[in-house]
Amino acid sequence: MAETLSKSLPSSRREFVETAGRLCQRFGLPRSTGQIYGLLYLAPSPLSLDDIAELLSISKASASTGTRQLLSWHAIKQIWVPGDRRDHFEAVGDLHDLLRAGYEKFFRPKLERSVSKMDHLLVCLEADRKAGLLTKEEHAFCKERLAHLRSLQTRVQKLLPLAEKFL
Amino acid sequence: MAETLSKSLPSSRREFVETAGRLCQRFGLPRSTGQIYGLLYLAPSPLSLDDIAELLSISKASASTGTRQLLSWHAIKQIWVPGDRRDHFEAVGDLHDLLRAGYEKFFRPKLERSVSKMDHLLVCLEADRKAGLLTKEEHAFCKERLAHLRSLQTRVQKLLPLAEKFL
DNA sequence: CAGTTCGTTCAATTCTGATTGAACGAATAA
DNA sequence: TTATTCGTTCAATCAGAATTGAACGAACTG
Repeated sequence: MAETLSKSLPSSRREFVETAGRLCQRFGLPRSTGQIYGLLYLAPSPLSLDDIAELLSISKASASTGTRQLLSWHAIKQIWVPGDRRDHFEAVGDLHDLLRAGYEKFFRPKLERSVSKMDHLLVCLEADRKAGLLTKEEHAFCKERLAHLRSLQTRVQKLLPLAEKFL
Repeated sequence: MAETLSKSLPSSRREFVETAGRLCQRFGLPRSTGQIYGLLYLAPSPLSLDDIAELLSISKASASTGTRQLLSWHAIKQIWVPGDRRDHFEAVGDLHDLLRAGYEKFFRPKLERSVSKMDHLLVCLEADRKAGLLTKEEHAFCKERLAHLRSLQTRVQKLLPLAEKFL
């Protein structure tokens, strides 16, 4: 017994979906993923995969990969709807949590890796120097610039937890 | 009288170029642009377009568009080298300035536009409501979520100038 | 003046990564 | 059991953006 509802969005929600999609796209994430989150963020009740695919006019395959992506970020969660075999999804509304988690999972590891990369580069620089591949000035110049960068990194590392508290 | 120098980089600088390229790429900017900045950031003396193209093994066309991009962001500047007709480029070392400028030029306008977008959406929501396109609950739910988002936006707007000062 | 050199532009190509349709396995229903 | 529904996976396609080669105009050179 399939419900054959209107399956279209009011303009407010439609525009919101579009905005969310573009935002994601700008950050290098798949547009459809952002659209899905946008759709769910303003959905008063959980939606099934088919709902999502139909409302966004995307394939069920896209909807599936998108939702799994969002689940892995804990940006949405699965909801069991009694009497319906299908999975339903709803957005996690607390964006603050979401940001914190995103920082922990994405930025922090990346920052840390970039710090060790810098350390490696400094070692590398000394090796090049010993191998006679750099002039005295070149060595001094690079060392100074790398140090500058390094100090910026540590400042950022200190800033982000503070920022998180502030928000 | 063309100088036929070795035209290759020590491993420290080569790795730095690679890292800078990947960083840019991650933020949706052309990789080559990041590579150019990385190359110049560790260059003790200004480089010509041809130097850049050769050292990075990219076409002169790419080097040209990349440098113009970076110039527009004030991330590099043109240097006049006496006795050489060609343009030479050097990186602006002060990343702090660069970040501030990037915020002013990129993030701030985008944030502001997103704020007015939200206001528009709230208007839109009321219109949908009056047109009878939304149930009472749907309207209330959306309004609450949009308000939540809106408040997050203003908090971010307040945070960023502070963060800038902190760095 | 003709002949180079330099930097930019633009159409064509290439790459990367998002999206899809089709096929599949698991779970449910009949 | 067989048939159907649901969600995932995967190879193929598609779109958009980066990159290039070629052509051009402007500035220099001799």
